[in-house]
Amino acid sequence: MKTIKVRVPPVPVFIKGGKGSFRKGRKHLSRTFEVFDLLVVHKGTLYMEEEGIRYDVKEGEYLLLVPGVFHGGYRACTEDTEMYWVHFRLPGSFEIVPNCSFDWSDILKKESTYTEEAEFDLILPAYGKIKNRARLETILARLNSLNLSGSPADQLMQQAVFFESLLFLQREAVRLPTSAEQVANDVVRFLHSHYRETDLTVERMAKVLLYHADYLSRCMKRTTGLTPGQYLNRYRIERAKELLNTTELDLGAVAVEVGISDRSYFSRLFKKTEGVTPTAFRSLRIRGR
DNA sequence: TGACAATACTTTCGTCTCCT
DNA sequence: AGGAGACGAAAGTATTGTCA
Repeated sequence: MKTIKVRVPPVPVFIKGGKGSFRKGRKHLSRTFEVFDLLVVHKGTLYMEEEGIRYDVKEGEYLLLVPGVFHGGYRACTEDTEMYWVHFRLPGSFEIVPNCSFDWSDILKKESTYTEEAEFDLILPAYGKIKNRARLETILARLNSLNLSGSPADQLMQQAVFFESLLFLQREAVRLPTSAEQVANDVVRFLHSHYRETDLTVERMAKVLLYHADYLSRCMKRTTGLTPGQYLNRYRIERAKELLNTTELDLGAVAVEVGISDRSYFSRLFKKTEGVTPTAFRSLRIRGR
């Protein structure tokens, strides 16, 4: 199963949508579309095929068809079938990735500044069962009802309602992190951007993140299995390995570069983590060339 | 989510040995 | 000789367990 991943903004653009039906014995036409086609089955089953993969899209399920790929019904409906359909396009490029577990820390790609917008990944599994079906159908019914109005304001509103439907699908697909996971994500982000600082302490991190230091450690341990200190050490050693591999910096400089001021301690920590000393690690690289 | 005490772990420092 | 690593002791800091 695949997932469509697209960087936003710019946001996807609604083209046309509505509610359609196939009588028993009819099937979806076969074609190659140049836009995305979202099908949400309200009643019955749609027997669809895309790139040789068959999907029996049942009541309360959806299928997202990708542009440039041949799709169509592989079999006639066995009962009267109703569905919502939405055609849209993406202003930028998109990626197709295998289905795996995403959480909200995967979504935010760049924090906003005072002059630049934040960037996000919109993650949409191509096929799935809708958990809160009533909510999605309410959104799609509204999208459909706006077709009846000819006013430009309502047509513009359709863009917002359409985007809400995509966000809904994303929200269903992406697991909500527990509060501990959210805190642990903050800690990881903080450690990644401050690991070079030799005076980095959990206390200082706690002051910045506005949580009690005990709580930060607990959340990290529960989520990653490592305390902030253990995580930091592993991250520092990983960065040190990169430096040993790609630069000619002496060990003291590498240690300082990853936030460890004591060369001796750095060597011991490296040996403990990697099983070899930094010098041996570097010589392995040289011999490997 | 915070506070606290006990415990565990990390870091620093000084010194020594080994290797090139 | 100088760089790199090992080791022990002490100090500092983080974690854990428990309670609220």
